[in-house]
Amino acid sequence: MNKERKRELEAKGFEVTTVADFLGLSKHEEAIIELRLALSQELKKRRIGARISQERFAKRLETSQARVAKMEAGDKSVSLDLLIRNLLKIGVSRKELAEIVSS
Amino acid sequence: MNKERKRELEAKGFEVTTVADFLGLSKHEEAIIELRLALSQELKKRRIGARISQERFAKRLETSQARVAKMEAGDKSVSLDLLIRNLLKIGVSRKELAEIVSS
DNA sequence: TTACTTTATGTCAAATCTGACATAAAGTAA
DNA sequence: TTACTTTATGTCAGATTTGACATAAAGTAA
Repeated sequence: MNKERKRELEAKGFEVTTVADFLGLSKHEEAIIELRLALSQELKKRRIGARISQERFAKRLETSQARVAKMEAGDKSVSLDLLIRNLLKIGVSRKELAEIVSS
Repeated sequence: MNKERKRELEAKGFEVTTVADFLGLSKHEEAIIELRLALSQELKKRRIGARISQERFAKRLETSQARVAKMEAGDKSVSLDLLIRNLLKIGVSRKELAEIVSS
């Protein structure tokens, strides 16, 4: 959001803030959430790239369709661990993983 | 180990293999272990660099000295999550984190 | 519309993780 | 040696994560 728009909204009585600020997240908590998002999006990107359903992807990862959906959604019940493990499982290299992490 | 040494040992009846092979780890399981090791070593490096004890470091990370010791040792009870969260907590950037991941 | 496929969401038991504690082990200095 | 500091290890209760299931919701094609 640009500064002008921010001024406009504030003039109308809206308090303009970031999601992180709104939720009262610290910088590093924010970084974790962003990281999880980046990883989950990559996982989805890879599945879509392979043109397979969550069901088939789940088989490949030895888990359930529901869990795949949650991973791709960056659900709270999904750890960085799970995302990283599964990315490595489908053949993402550490170098590629690093790319995602720094994204 | 060089090929000559490997031949020597095999000639003596030793089966030469890697730790990962010995334990029957798949490539991606191996990658996870290496990744955990890289992250834990970085955490230790940072603490040592700051010249503080595990006790003080634990305070900073809001955990116990025992947990710090386990993190630095890459103990099985420590997840990638915990390592990553704590690295971010002490101020490691995503870019720096990526460096560690690709190491 | 129906029938079918795919994806999302809620729940839960079992597995895993984590902080905390005790205590052992190792290191340091006198 | 003793006294002290630091680090390592074992245990465990409480918290979190995960695979699995059911089912809802959304998308697709006829």
